[in-house]
Amino acid sequence: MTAAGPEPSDPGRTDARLSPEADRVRSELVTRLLRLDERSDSLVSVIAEWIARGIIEGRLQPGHDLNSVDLAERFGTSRTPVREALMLLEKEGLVETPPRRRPQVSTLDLRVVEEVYQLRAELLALVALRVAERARPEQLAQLREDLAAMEDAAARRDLDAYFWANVAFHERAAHVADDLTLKRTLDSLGARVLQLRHFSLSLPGRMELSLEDHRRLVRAYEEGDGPLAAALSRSIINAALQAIRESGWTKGSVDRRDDASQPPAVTESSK
Amino acid sequence: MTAAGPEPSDPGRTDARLSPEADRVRSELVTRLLRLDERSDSLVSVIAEWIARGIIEGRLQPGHDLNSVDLAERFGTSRTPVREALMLLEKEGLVETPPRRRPQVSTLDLRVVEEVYQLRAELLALVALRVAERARPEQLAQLREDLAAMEDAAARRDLDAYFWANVAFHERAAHVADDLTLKRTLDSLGARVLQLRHFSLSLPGRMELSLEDHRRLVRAYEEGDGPLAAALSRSIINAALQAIRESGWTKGSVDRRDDASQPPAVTESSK
DNA sequence: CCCCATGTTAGTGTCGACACTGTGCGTCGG
DNA sequence: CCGACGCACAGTGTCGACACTAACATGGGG
Repeated sequence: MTAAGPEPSDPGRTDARLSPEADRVRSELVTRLLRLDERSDSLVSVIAEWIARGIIEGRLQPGHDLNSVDLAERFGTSRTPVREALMLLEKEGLVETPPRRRPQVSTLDLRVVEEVYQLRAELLALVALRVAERARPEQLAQLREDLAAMEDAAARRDLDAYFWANVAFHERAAHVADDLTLKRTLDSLGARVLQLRHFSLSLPGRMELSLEDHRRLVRAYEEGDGPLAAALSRSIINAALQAIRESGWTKGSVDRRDDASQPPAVTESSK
Repeated sequence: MTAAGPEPSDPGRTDARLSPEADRVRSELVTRLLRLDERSDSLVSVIAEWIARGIIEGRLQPGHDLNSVDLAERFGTSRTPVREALMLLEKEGLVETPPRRRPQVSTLDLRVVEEVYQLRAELLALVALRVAERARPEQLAQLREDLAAMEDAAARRDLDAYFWANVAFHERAAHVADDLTLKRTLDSLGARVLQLRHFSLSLPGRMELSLEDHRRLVRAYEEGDGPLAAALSRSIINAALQAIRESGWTKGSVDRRDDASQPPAVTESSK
């Protein structure tokens, strides 16, 4: 409540048992997903990324209060960069800011979830089509690598690792499709439901099915079978959506790990 | 240069010969396209909308300097709301803000234009599909009304009026499709190239062709022929894109009317 | 004459302050 | 005992100020 002062240097920022390397990779993924790299000012980026990860990883639940003064204190900055970060996240749909009220973590209702998933299905189909038709050999190799990471994580039954590997895989595919607009649109949609994507993978059997689908997808890429790849992509998304539907998902039932661990103070860092 | 004070009340804000009613309607369209209504604070909205319209209507050319202190002076506010407005527009792709440099009006290069148009073609096809399949009679009537406005404008050879009527038509269709996510995605993409959409309609013969296509599209809607409506939508966009390509469009060749007329001072208004 | 260093200036990013508004609580009247 | 009213607090939106940086102009050296 008082002035933050020098924060405890590295308070198990996310999962205690997470290699710094993996943590860094995930940060970068989030950063790219939110296009934070374009904006140079590190303050805003750091703050936005921290909040975004909090939301995605379930540390910050839908409806959670995000008042700028608290956050500013936490980060040891003024409210200005915090407000910018919140605006940014609002545009991405992660945060809602009612008129003169406190910003809060967006509440996903099933309806928009369905919309987002369906739209993502279409867009991913477009991506798949292009990847299958235009991917160069070394790009296919990269995709195989990403798939390998997924295999690896699945073998270890490491949900988090699998989840992020999956995100990276799609990120790669979108990149290979070589259409920045499409990629950004997809990233933006995807970011909104990242939390749910994580959740859906946690449902029993989903990880295995997902892995299988992605294996097949890569094969379709390698065979240059665009229509198949597109159909598979649609199916992957639809399966995830169906799983969510059947799980009786509501905004409350997402996995919660509610240590609201301390964010990194940016006072001296990031120079 | 000095404090703004009470600005000359209504300095031919856009086109001198434009009914206040039409002006208001266009403002509202822009506002909705940019989802400014969600954000209540009128300062930011007013500023963002003014800049956006400036860009769309060609008053502010790509590359045009948008430094916050000038704008703040113009609007008689501090820089804070201006900066917010600029951030907002940056997210919409209308403005670019290099790290520590001045923000400027985004430069469209042909590549992203192609990407945006192609993506829009796909999304509009989705919209068309749903409209054709699900539109209720009174919604069809509304679409017919919007089409009538286009007919009317075309008959008067009023490019601006036709352009905005067209925007309104698509807005309506997206609304009827009843998919908020899709609509927003489409709006966001559309906003980026509004300037170009205007330009492409100004090319010889384009307005007539566009009108014809839209007439046919509405008929497809009425006949409930989804696939046809989708195909027509794609065609409409592709034709526009093709026209732009053939016009040898480059960032310079957009129609310019470079009176940088005074924005409305918001000092006392908007209470 | 051109190129590089230096000083100047304009503009950004950030801060702390202030007024206004929404929220929750206590109080008062029924 | 319950509900309306009003008050105090919390938090937002906005402002003006400040340090720092990029761009530009100026002058000196090659």
